[in-house]
Amino acid sequence: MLSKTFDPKTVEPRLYGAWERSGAFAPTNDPAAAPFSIVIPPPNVTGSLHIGHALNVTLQDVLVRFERMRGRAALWLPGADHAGIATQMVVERELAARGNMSRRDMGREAFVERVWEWKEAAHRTIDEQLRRLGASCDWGRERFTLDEGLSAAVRKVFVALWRDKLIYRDKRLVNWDPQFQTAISDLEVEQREVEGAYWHFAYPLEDGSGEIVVATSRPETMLADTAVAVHPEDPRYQALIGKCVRLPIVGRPIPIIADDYADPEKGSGAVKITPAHDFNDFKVGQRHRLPMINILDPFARLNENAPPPFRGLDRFEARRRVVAEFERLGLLRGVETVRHAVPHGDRSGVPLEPYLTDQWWVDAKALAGPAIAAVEAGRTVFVPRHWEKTFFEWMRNIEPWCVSRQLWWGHRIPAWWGPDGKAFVAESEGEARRAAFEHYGRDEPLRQDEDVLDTWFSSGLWPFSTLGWPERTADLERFYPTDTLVTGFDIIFFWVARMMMMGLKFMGEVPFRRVFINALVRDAGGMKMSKSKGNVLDPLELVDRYGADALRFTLTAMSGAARDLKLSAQRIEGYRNFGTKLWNAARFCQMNGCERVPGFDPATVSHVHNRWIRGEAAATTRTVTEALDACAFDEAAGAIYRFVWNVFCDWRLEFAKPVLAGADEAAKAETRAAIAWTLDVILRLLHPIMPFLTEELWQATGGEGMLITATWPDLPRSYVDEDARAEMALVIGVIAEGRSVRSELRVPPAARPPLDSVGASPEQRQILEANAAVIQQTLRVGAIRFVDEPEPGSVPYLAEGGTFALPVADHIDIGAERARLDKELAEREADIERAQKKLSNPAFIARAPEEVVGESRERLAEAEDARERLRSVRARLEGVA
RNA sequence: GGACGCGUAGCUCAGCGGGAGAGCACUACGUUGACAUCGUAGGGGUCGCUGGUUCGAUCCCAGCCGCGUCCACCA
Repeated sequence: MLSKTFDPKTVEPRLYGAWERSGAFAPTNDPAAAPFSIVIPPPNVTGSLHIGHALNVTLQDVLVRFERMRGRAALWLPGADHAGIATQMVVERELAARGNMSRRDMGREAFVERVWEWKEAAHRTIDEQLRRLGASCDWGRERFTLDEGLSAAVRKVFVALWRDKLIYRDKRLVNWDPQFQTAISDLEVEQREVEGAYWHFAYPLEDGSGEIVVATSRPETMLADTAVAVHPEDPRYQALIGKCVRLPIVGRPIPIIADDYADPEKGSGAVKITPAHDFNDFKVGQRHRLPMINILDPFARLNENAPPPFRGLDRFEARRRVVAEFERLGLLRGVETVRHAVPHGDRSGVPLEPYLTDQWWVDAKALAGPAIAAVEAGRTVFVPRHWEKTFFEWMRNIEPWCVSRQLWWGHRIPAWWGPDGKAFVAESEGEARRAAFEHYGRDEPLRQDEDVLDTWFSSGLWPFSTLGWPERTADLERFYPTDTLVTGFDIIFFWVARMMMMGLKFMGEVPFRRVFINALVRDAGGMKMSKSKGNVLDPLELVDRYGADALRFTLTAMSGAARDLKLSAQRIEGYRNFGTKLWNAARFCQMNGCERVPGFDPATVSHVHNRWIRGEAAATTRTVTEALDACAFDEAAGAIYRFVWNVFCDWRLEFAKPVLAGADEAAKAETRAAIAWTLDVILRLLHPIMPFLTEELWQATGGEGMLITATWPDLPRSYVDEDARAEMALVIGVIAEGRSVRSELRVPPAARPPLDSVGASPEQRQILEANAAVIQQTLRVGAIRFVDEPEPGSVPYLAEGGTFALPVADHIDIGAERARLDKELAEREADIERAQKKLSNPAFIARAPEEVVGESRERLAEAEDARERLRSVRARLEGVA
């Protein structure tokens, strides 16, 4: 006997263990099974999973369980990302918090060792969380971006790109993070609005004939100015082009140059040029072959290229001193405060500096071409489709990708430097040595590049590196390209785009056929969840409180949200209740002997309730299957929800009660078998979304084997029986409308008046007689009588083309009844008026499609018929009163 | 400045050319019933605004207003 409620706490770990031990998570080896694969977006090993992961993981699991049940060799490959800068930061912070040695004091090897320890623990936590959510991924194939195989793949890709000249070394400005002392890519830059100022400085002309005023928000950079630019056609400055100014404080003469970059509209129209510390100025500097003076060290302190009093100062301190100096010199021409966007490191949160360094670059433009073409050709499709625009927008304007990072945690760049500064890029040190020997004619000492690669470099290989590439493994053959990638829009550039480029370059084929972009989970008020706001919903806490199934169903049902999924505990509670509802329905089945009958064939049922529910089950199955096929997860969840609650529980089980209490043994047997069969279909359809509860019920109801590997329902269209549908529409209609009348007129629930069917057709009479018991019980009425006219004092109502009446004169209030009828009459009048207006428009008759015109006529006829019936009963009511 | 998206019931959203929908919330009634984690019923919206196309617009087009996100921008 099933317990009164489902207890996730005890059931979930037990079932997960059973699934895992059974080997159900691994794809079947059956060669006839078509492959289906998903690679998990590898979570960062920085900590634990948040609610966004829970959504992402749930949707992937829904797909994998669905496809597995459909008989495909379904692989969901799990793993984690080393998340270079993020993880290094977390570990450094932890070291500092515990008062340990800093990274630099520890040294590279010891520090990296320490990060590995952290990684192990974090990775275990993440895997445990995935298990708690019910993720049916194949643990035997789990990968990590820094594991040996993936590291080999990274080296191979790096070397290949180098040989193809798609990776190169270049000295140019990068976004430099002074907190971490590393370069970062454009994508890791976050613009933040901050209070700032523009200082207007006067630069005296060298010949003493005057001055030129420039403005800057970063005064300290003037120490590295190597020119002042004006627009070539700016009449104010024609005479000055070619002259020099003497740079205050520094004393260096710098030229006044003409360049289009100077905008006469802005400020004074003259702009200081600092090629080593500004991206725009860098380009101007290149055009005019200006010297590039770098005045910063990696910590953004001023270096020896700055005048002695400024050396060693922090950039912000230097800023103050420069301003003070201009003031002292009488060259400060004004200050205006402004709010402007300043680039910050997305991880460190400190203002970045454009910084001149040697870095490794990927020619992203060259790799982007095939990726753009693949999406254009529909070889990879985004769901929802509009995200393709975002993808194209970025890919068509892509800039070179800086892939080197001055960090310790990551893939060390496979390049070795010779004594003369020549780089030997190779997959191993041995290979590099051989190349160096060939080059130098003798052994020379080589030093491996200190830098590591951007984390996204290895993530970009994820769909094929995890399947064994560069080996031509069976998995790679079978599961690449993967089918669906489920991920958030925030990493379309970081990750999806990189995988597209790398997959096409190295596999010659797209990495996935479909990209499903899931919403961003926010709190009930639409705010981003963050620890500081205290509005974070921890997935594990929610699983503890409501069970994994409730959380999964909630996330699935709400996944249709375009961008923001506003989650609240209340919603989860609601869907937890849905699980309980199904649980109790199963208890009802169990208590009433609705057990699976071996060999039961739904096609052979004869009772109308069973022919009807069979068709409803088939229709729901089709809806759910099509929805999951299209990644319309919310629609799938909604269809099952409605079928379970509003069809199966509300009607089918209610209808079973009188039958099961009756004496017709054949009807009882068929009803039991059909209900058990329907429950079986429900469990299968719901399993991908609520795996634990359905598996538990499956086993409790004697399902064969485990539900996780049961087959997906495939019910023929012929299961839908239109006659049964029509019959049940009348039965449900007479009950639902009758209930409404009872409720509005406040007929006491305990009253059991007779039900009069007024002027029923022979067909209607036959249906009503056949369903008398269910109508009597469900509508709480006594005898069903067939009459030609409603008796005086009875309350009439319409349902599905039939007229009914409840003789409840003793209970009702004539006024309330009059109001009810008038309200309904008014509704019908409005219908009639609307239809008549439409039909009297000749243009409508002439131009609208025939079906639409016919439909309007039908509607008018129905409304008129209803009006007549209502009028007649209204008149009768007045007679009573 | 560029791009994308969104304004429909109190809330979250679906509908996207022919009678305004769902879930939740709310109100009333109901408990020897599989289920109060429940049942039954009910109230609630000139579908952001203004034009246009059309026989017909919540739906298509244009403009406007409001909101959000991403990209660019530190003279």
